[in-house]
Amino acid sequence: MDESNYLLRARREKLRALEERGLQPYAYRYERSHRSDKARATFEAAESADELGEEGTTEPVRVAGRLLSWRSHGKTAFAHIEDGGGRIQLYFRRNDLGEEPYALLELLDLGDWVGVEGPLFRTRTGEVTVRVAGWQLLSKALRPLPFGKEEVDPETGERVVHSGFSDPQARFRQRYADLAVHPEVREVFRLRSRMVSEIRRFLDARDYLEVETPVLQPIYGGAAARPFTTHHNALDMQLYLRIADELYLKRLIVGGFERVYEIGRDFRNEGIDRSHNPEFTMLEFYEAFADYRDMMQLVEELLSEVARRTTGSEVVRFDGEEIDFTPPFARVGFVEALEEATGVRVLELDDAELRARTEAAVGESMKGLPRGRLLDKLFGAVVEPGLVQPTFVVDYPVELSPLAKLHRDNPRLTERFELFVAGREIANAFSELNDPLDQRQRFEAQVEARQEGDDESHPLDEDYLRAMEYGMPPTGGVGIGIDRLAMLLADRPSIRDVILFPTLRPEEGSAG
RNA sequence: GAGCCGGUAGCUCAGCUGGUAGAGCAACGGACUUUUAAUCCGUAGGUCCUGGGUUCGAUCCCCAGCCGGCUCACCA
Repeated sequence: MDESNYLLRARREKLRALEERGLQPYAYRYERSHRSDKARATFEAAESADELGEEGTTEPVRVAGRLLSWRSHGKTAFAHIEDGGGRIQLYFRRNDLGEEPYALLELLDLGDWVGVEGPLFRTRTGEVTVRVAGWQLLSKALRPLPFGKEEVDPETGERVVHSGFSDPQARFRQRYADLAVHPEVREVFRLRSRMVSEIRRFLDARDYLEVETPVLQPIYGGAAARPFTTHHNALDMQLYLRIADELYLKRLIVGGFERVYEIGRDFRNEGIDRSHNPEFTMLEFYEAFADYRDMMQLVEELLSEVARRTTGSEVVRFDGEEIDFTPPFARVGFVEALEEATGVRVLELDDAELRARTEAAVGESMKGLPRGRLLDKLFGAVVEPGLVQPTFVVDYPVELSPLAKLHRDNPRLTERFELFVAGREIANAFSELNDPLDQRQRFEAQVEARQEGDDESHPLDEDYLRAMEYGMPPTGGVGIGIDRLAMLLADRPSIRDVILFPTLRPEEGSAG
């Protein structure tokens, strides 16, 4: 297969030829003087200061990068390399390089890493270019990258890519190749990284303490989801990969840290689609003495600031819509929104009526689901898709929120909000339940729901209850899905577009 | 999970209700001392996803399976 491939063979032969001529095809280092963008800026500065040499050149620079294109014209050749600063053109001349170094260029391939040295000049067509006086191979590529050909539309100035690397599965599986040939993909992940840095900066500036809590947990909790299970050999016990950070972070509030946050990986053993990956990144933050209204304000500030500092604007384009993160965000009651959408007093419906209405709205059987889950499904079907601009949905029914405090004005509701943007849930938050007796009852109700067939209900966590019994101050807590936020800010339609190595079936059988 | 679409050269794709495959780019050989989708001449490159079936003959038609994408539903 690969070993007999003529493309790979040709490159291995070149590798041998290089070695025979005494060239080291895998260098140890290269002393670079400029990144490509800095080199260009240096030339332009010298040019505008009228400090170019007689031939319109600068002092020699040393740049290095991956070979992207090659246009040979006999005794000259043009090429582009790409480095962390972008692309820069190289101009090779036999008269400049000498017979042997010029002849050796024929052993280069697209994808090779090279370092070059030479003065900068501007070509006839106006492009700042290195006039190569010497070059060095830094790493030989033995496998061709799936480069497309590019041209710049002279009318619009847009970059048009011809053919290229577009098979989604191959791009995710070989993300290294995807990144290597798609600068715009690299930019998505730079944006994601900036976003996370801005979140840390925002919370750190408000005296939040970043902490790390267990990923391997003897009892999972903090969300309604099925966990991954694993086994610890020495302890001979079953462990779960966490589905949420929540219960451990609140233990830290009990311990006296007033403001804590964690940005970490959660794992849920559920389906994969364009908004779900089995492992995903969650931000959770908890603040003592705050309630959910305080947290709503904090979330508004956080998101507007993070949007502005990572994209340059509080108004973000997503899927053709303009999403405006300028505070304050819209607020609607869970029950009010549901009643407005259905025209019924949903809390007055008995179980059978509620089930029938939900089944009609969702279009599938809701057999065995408890009231809370029915309300949630109904809400998902009739309200969520309409929530395009950032909207806080507040005050959820108590059945849905086993970790949230009862609403101070209505005991059937809890002090909880979820933030929806572009029809998706981005954040989930409560006035955290800090009454250990109430918490025990809520857990017991969940256990009952589990016995009735709800396999996503919360298990009872005695240690967490013990922590509550030591006393937890009033606390506001928020969870924000980092991947989904990255999708919004980067305007990417699939969670796989913002996860470097999304979960895939292993590469076997007919795949690849 | 359901529906729709797809799997052909390294990459992107053509391939006519059936006669054992083509293009562009990439590769290889050659020409070319300011090009930029460079250009020009030539060469090579294939488990047509897998397994059955129909047929004289299947990339093409039928069945089953595997894999992927999109839409819908759901867990963040």
